[in-house]
Amino acid sequence: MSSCDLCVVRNRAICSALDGSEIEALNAIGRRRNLKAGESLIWEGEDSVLVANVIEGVLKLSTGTEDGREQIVGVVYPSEFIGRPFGGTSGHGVTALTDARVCVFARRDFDAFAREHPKLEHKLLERTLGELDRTRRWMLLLGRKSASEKLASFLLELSERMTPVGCETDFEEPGPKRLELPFSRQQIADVLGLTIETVSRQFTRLKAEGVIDLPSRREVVILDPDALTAEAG
Amino acid sequence: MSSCDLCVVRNRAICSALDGSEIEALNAIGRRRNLKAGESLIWEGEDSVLVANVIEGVLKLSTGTEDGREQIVGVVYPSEFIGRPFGGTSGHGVTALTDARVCVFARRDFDAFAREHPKLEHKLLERTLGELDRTRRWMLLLGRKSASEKLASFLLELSERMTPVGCETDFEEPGPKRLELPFSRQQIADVLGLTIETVSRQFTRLKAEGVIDLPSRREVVILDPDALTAEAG
DNA sequence: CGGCAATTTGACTATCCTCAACAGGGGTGG
DNA sequence: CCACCCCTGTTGAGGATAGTCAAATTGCCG
Repeated sequence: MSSCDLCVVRNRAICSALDGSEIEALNAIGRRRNLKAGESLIWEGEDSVLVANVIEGVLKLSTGTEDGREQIVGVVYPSEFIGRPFGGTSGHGVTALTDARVCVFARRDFDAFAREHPKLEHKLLERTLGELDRTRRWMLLLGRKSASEKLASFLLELSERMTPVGCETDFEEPGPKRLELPFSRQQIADVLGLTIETVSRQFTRLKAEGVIDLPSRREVVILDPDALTAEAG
Repeated sequence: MSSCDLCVVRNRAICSALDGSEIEALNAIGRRRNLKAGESLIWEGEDSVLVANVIEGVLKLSTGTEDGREQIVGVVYPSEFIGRPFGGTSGHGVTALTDARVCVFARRDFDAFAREHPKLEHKLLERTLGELDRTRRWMLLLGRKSASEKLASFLLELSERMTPVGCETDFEEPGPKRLELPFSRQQIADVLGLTIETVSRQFTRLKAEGVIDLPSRREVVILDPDALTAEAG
């Protein structure tokens, strides 16, 4: 029996494009791997040798300048795909933000498999198009939004993406929403193109205004989603 | 005879994945269209109804906030692909920066055709992955670079992309390089996440330092590419 | 209870934005 | 053919937002 049968993301990952025997074949060329928080799977600028599906945990995609400035260019959640198929070098590093479990493939093996399975390539294309849309929307935030708009937008997007779609309740209950942050303040700054001090000040201000609560450094409670939406610009 | 046989981007566009009879079939569902500079092909937020290949000219992809701030999220050159296949709404508008000629398809027709031609989908996937890489690199610029680094990076990228690869000379001659800008100052500002005044001041400064020359508003001559690279961060 | 790292807060500064006036140059009409 | 006009771009002055540097605080872990 393939370990995929028990996989919690089996029906949401790109694997969902495949039937039983195909899954079996894909499983044969992949393997599970556990990552500790802070551990990297792929480094910026190296040849693309690995691709992977995220089973559990949150990872960041990041790139930086020579003098040490960093920008997080993407955040990857369970069931999402990591890596650069079809040649080239990886333009960004991939690092676990939390402990994580991934299903990795040698890129050459994955490429060959994908080319023989158009349904898989189609799924990957749909994902990639969606990711491109999301990334472009983020450019508006980076290029044109103020610090307060940036943090508000960040918290709203996080609250959407941390809740997998169709998870039990179809309708959103209006009460306060608790979020576990997979990011340090520095990492939030690196997502938003700000400094850690500015991020901290914006958190403090939102809390003072009663829009959010901060029970601990790694938790946020959204008390007033409408106010947050208004702040997001 | 299909009009594709005479198409100048026939061998560089995604069409290059197809053989003669397939091209014929694709041609049957598409049509040429001319755009004047400033004319829009797709509007932000509308249902995705069109996709297209660019034959000639330069187009921008842009999105904005409710209060009128704009961010250009992509620039499209000849042989490149436009639009959002496989459902959803278009997250950004598409507008011609110069007079342009495109080869348009109804999205539904294109989707159906693509699903029956895995080679085409594969080509589209490679393109989309490349575009995602480029877009993510641009996020570093938007989030972390200073105004002077932004403009220098912009001019360098422009000089690369305005010169199609393998165009006559394989090696780069070291002399000054002349660029025709398909952008107004405002559009450059919208690409870089700056104001028009800041862009103008940076141009003036680069000219004063002898790094570039500005024969007219729509022309730039790169006098010292190394200095520009150094400025780009 | 101490030690250490992450975060917050404070004071000051720099970069970039805003508002305003001016300049240039391409096209039109006299 | 020249003068004028309008749009785009440039320049200038002043201000605001976010960055920098430094110190205080928190809270986590042994």
